[in-house]
Amino acid sequence: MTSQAFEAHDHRSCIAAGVASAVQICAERNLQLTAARQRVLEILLSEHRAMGAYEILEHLRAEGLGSQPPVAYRALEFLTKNGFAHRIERLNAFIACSHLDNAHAPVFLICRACERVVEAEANAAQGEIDRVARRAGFVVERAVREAEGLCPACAPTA
Amino acid sequence: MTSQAFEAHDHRSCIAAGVASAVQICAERNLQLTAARQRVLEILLSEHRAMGAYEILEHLRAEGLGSQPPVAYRALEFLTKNGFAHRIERLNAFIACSHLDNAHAPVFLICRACERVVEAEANAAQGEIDRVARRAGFVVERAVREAEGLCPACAPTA
DNA sequence: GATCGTATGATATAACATATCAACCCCATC
DNA sequence: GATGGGGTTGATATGTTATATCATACGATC
Repeated sequence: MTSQAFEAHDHRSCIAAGVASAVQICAERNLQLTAARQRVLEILLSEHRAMGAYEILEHLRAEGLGSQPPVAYRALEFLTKNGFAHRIERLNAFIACSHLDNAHAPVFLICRACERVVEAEANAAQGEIDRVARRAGFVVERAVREAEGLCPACAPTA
Repeated sequence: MTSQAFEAHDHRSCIAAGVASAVQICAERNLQLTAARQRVLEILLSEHRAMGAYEILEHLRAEGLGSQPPVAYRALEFLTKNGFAHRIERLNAFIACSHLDNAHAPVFLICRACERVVEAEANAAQGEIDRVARRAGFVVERAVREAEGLCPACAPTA
């Protein structure tokens, strides 16, 4: 997946590849990818948009994997803590990671029309956040880089 | 105020200058800086940290300026829409603008220890968000640039 | 088989945000 | 001075997101 991932693609492979990578990484790192956790990852992978915790919870509930908010939040915490998913602060919602392979400083492009969210790779060291932080003597532990606007498909019609 | 504003300073002037600027700008643009709106701005200016809508509402309530959530959210909407305050997405909270003078692409540095939030100026065109968006053909309407970590005062002790 | 760590289950509540409708006020115009 | 429109406010209710807390289950290890 490239940074221009607003384009059409074989989406089944997104899900399959994402789950397969997660399974392998969890095995390597002795992380427990339990049924609920894996299912939440699949749910997130099933769409290139951010999903709220309660939307995810509805799926889990329908499948008998849990019905109370902490069920979803615990799975999401596991996934985000270990890099399998990201939280989109602007939307108070979550999305599967598109770049499981490499450590990264993701930038998210959020289309307000079609709701698609694309995760692109940035070079943190060249970004304005790090430049500003360095100048101020501030130690960055987590950086949020999100843009909201219109994707190439939606911009013309809007 | 510079981008190193974690430093000590005459804080009374922050409040006075901020309100005075807002009064002037509202006059110029025919914006109504009503009692509640001005008071919310003062409340935000009174601390260099982000405040939640309900925390602000408590102040308003104590002063007889309103007691229900919409009162706070309406004032905050006015202030953010017109650039007198900013929303910190990471915290679901709000902070007074430190750079009323110039149009800007703010970067926020959020100290998780002392809770101070500093607004620094970035050069949007040089940032990673805009670079990535340009490459993807994405039209940015709003960009979120927030770093969470430790300020120069808190980093040593943590 | 006792203990420990990790994960789940279950209930309640905190925190953040908006929809809706009625009332009010200013002020521009007739 | 009456009329009407725009913006603002008041009040109620509700929707949405997130966490605290306590209890339970289960496998690993000693």
